[in-house]
Amino acid sequence: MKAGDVQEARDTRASAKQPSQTQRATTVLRDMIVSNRLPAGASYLESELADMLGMSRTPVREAAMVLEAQGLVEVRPRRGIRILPLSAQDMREIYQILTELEGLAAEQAAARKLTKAEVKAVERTLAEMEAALETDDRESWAAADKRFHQLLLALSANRRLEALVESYNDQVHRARMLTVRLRPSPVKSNRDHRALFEAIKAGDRRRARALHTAHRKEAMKLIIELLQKHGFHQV
Amino acid sequence: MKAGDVQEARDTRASAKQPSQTQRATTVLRDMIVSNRLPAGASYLESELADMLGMSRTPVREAAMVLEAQGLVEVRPRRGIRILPLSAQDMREIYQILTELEGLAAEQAAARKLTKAEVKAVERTLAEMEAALETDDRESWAAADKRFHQLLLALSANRRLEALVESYNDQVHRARMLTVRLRPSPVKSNRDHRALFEAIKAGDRRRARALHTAHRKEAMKLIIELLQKHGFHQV
DNA sequence: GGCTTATTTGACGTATACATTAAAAAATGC
DNA sequence: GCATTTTTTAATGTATACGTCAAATAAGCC
Repeated sequence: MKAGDVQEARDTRASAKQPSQTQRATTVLRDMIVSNRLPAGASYLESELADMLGMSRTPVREAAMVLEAQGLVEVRPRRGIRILPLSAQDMREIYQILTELEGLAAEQAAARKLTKAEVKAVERTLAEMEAALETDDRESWAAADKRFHQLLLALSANRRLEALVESYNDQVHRARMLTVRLRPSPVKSNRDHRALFEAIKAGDRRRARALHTAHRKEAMKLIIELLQKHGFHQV
Repeated sequence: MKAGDVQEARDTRASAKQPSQTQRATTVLRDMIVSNRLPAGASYLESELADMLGMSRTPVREAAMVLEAQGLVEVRPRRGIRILPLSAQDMREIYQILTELEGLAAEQAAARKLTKAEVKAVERTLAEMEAALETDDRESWAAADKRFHQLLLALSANRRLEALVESYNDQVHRARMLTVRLRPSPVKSNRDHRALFEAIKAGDRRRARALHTAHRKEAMKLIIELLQKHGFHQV
């Protein structure tokens, strides 16, 4: 994701007009949190954030309520708004949920008849991942990987599921970015993706779910190991 | 849940001191929504709700942000805060997610060694459900059923999972209450619960998950059928 | 010096003021 | 009458004022 995408990032949905200060605060702060520009564990007074964003405290407070509901921050009266760090246990909790929900999404995707356009979009992303692997461009690979999983979710035809997974992904985004460079070459990941997509195209719900679940469980194991090995007890 | 429980309902967690107006607005409004005292589909101006709760617009707006994030309302500038109605499709989406998450919870519960106190608490709830069935007291049965599923969730040792399921349960609470009286005697439900708990105690993760998933899928099917049969296209 | 109590500070919670602007109502033209 | 434009209304978004109260500091005591 490039820098300029910040404001427009999630404005695909409603309110494409003039975003309110509250919306701006919500998206900008969220983006700063998941990209680690507001480091985990740090606290900020409402007035600090307000100054930082060039607005009054009111919209910052409203944004804080939303981000707290999403599990990204904790509002502690008189001690500031705290960017929640993630412990290994937090990671496990979140990944358990993500594994589950994405497994469901894969199954639902397999239950549908995909359109040509959908198939093509996914194939393109798979190709991008393979290209990135060739040149060992981890950032591009991670971006394409993210896109692949997003496309898959969209195929589930369950809007709430999409939104929920996106929200939980935000929470572990920091940790994922940290380990992108640390992990071994994701050759197997690419094979997994191909196999998964084949199962979906074939309409094999059971297999699609199983493959996705196994894929995510491995990813979780790897990421937690990497974080511990490199001494990140909190992220 | 009795009337007086409103304010204390969720204050098991932090802030047990003086709840702020924002917290009060959030819990009271949530409670009024899930109990249908603010009917689905209706819209209220910020000032109406503020008057209703005896406070200014500020805390009402903050509560609205939280409830919107939870999927209970939609904030439409100049058209008021709208209590979101649920279509059959919405119900399906939510139940799919719930089925999935509770299945995971059951599996996780089975993966643990339960304490004597935990076992006892669940057994008591099962007994309550059976007693309620004897006297055909649907409200008590529903309350005990809810408690049973809450206890189960607590056994999952995943706080986020607990909170998430609670949040999605809120969304379908209205519909569930509507069908409590319409559905046939829940004899099978009670048998299901017993079997599920046996699987958990036995540590049979696979079976615990399968039983719970099957149980919820049937419940979803039944509730959607009942709603359609009785002409509730929206709840 | 270490510990308790008084004082001060300033962050927050809430109400309120006010400009903006969408929606509703009224006026105009055909 | 009906459609279009103008005017009016009022709900919202945001800033700000201000009282309250927790935390930090200073003062007092042994």
